[in-house]
Amino acid sequence: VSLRHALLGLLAVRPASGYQLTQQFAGPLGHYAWQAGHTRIYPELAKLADDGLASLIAEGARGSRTYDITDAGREELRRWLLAAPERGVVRNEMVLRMFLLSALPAADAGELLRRIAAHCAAEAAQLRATVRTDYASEPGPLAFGLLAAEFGLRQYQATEDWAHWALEQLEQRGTLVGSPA
Amino acid sequence: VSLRHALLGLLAVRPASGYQLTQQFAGPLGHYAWQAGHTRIYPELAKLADDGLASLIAEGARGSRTYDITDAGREELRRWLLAAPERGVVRNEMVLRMFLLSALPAADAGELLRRIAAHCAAEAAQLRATVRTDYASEPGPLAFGLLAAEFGLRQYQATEDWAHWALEQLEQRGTLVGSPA
DNA sequence: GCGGGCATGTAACTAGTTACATGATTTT
DNA sequence: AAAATCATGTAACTAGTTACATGCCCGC
Repeated sequence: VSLRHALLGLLAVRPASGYQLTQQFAGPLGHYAWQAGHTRIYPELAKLADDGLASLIAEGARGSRTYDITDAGREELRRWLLAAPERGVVRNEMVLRMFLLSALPAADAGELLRRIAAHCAAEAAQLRATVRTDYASEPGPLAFGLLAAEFGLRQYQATEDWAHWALEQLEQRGTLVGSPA
Repeated sequence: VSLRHALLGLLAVRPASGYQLTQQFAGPLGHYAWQAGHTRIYPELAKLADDGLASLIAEGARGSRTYDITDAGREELRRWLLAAPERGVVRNEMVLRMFLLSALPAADAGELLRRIAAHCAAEAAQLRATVRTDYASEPGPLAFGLLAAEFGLRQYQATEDWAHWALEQLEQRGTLVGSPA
């Protein structure tokens, strides 16, 4: 139940309403780590409050309901974060596409690899710009967004490098797939 | 509907039974790209056959049922793979943990980063060994597993580097999170 | 006063997990 | 003959998506 812990983590940084949390998932968090829409977030917040891990601390304009994490919630979050790093859920459509490359004829595979490389390069360039701007504007403690941006940057760079490597292999061998391992 | 396409991709490489496909998901495929258990795979195979994208080509010992991809299935797979690289589903529990680092006190965050770095280093080392062995034993066309292993290797390396970078930041600043972006 | 973004929700559906169930072959 | 592994499935549940629905507040 990862959404639960994602919400606890966000509330641990600062209290927020369901709407604000939904916006966070639209950023790098949902981009690299975990996606969620508001229709899951609202019921889960209610459940969190019900279980005593979060509590409703204010109701504001337009019916907004602001929640904060409780001590029990902080404990649960810490327990989850520091638990043994067993493999959790992994689901990534882009990566799946890469794995299925070998099912395509060589020409198509090459085309797809070139697109992947270009896409990653573009994303990395954008993140680099973001990092430069944010870093310059905030010389103090490292913001959540920077930690995430730096991670995304390195991830995209590695993927782009891999795509180029795979293209080289493809050119040298004329085919990508042999007998599976 | 990514599981559908994952199955089509695997069948495109070679015909297989539900059991064999399940085993593939237990390997690097399920590790980095997309997880699936047999209880989802069997019904999805039936649906694929129902929709004319795969077909039952043999029934063997112990009631095993071998499927192959059809021409319509190959077309659908190609269409999906070469479609615009919009952002698909992303869900990764390990990455989520990293993003929530900032919700922990500095000492705990450091501990977690050190664990992440160690974990990634160990995984990368194991993959390096696999790549060396497989590569040596198969000098011909590049196997599916090698493509995947190389990807995992680079991904782990990038994550380990990031964790070390984050640790440095933590040591220099004494805290990880400031005001979120 | 009205258009757009804020803010929360419900209902119906699809996807995925966990637990349970069963039987066939191969290995020891 | 027993144990391990092969091989497929069903049922009940949990998680997540899509479509729908509603009302409030702020700026123009």
